[in-house]
Amino acid sequence: MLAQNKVFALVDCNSFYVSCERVFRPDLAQKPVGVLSNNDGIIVAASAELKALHIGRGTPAFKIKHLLKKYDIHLFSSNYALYGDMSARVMRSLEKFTPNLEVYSIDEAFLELTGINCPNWQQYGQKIKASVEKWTGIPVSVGIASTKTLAKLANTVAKRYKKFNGVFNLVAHPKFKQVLQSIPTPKIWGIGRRYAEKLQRYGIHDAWQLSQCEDKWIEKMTTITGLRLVKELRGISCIDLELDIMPRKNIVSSKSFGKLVTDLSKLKHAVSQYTTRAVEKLRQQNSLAYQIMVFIQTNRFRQEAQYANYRSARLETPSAYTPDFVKIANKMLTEIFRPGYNYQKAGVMISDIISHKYAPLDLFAPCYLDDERKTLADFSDRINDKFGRDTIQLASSGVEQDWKMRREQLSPRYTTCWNELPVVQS
DNA sequence: TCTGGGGTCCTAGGACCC
DNA sequence: TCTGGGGTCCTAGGACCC
Repeated sequence: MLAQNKVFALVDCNSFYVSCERVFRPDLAQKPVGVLSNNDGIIVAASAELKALHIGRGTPAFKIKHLLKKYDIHLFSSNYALYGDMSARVMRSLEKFTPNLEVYSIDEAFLELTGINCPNWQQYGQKIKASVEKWTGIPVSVGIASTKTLAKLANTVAKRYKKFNGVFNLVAHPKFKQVLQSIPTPKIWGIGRRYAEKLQRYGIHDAWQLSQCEDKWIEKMTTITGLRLVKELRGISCIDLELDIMPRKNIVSSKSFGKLVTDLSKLKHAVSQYTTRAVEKLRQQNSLAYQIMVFIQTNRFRQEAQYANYRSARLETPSAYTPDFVKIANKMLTEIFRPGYNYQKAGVMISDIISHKYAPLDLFAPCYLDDERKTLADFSDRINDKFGRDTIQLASSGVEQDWKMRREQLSPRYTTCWNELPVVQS
């Protein structure tokens, strides 16, 4: 039996965070709009109108403050409760088109359409696009091709030219070569700045040239990952859809402070809270972990004494009990803390994670799953789930918490909080 | 004053063992 | 004195993604 040619679609929400905000603020439809990172630090999502002003992803908010009035720019603090909820709605809409759906990120999904008897993929893509927009209010772009990498590429074409109305199909495209020639290497999924520079030195500037590279050579240049990518550009599908949601292998919780921190006690509060958050995520995915790492750092942009350090430790038996980790984290923090610096950021990383199904039996040390620690953790998770995050929290997280991040432009939680539902004016 | 946060995979090189 | 060679495991660093 011949291998069936595969068909993938990549559906990508346009300026996703901005589009989420606009669903509830239709008055901002044609205006320059941006969404800020934590601490209102940098732009993480920019509308087309904002990009047209040469203000894109990564621009520090303070650098454009003087332009806000002049161009009628609207900025929002990031509102992940809203974006997560909108994302789930988009994904549910996409599920109507295929059971083979990979949620690739908060604003992107791959659909495998192999086997669907469709005479016109362009039309099918338009149908997907129109449906998602109708059901959720979020505009999307659709790229269709025979591999995931080419579907990504088709998606950038769909976004680039207005005439395609947000959908581009590369399956059996008569100008396949020209399309690939129009894509510069850094735009290719899997080629970042470093590899793009490296390839440029050998005269490789676009996707077509890359697809023509010799296997051995490209593997030497970009490892096995790059070779796989090149094969995908040639239309040979090497990256399958990932349908299973795999548990995280690392869980990080870290944040910049709303204002610089100098004393250990406040750092401890922050680290306690980040650890709490990370271990909550660990429990959510039914895992236990052995390892925790703590780090602190000063602000590298400031002209002043710099310090950064980290330390990690291993638990004797794996756990998902917050105090087990907080105790060690604070001990390590004390060890790496040096007085006299302005700290800007702290964080923890939990690693060496296993499923609770594989928790080792230890005759001499009590297992987290078997003792009262689990009961306590489950109880506080249920309370916090019902009454809101941090309803129950450790005393070590502090009460004052003046180091917490700034979110001065926060939009209401339109979809996730009863008190903040949008009001229809009559 | 003000510059994000959270992930994955691959490889080279060192430590250690036989 | 001569100082081998193969295997595994671990980690740090580099690359990428959203």
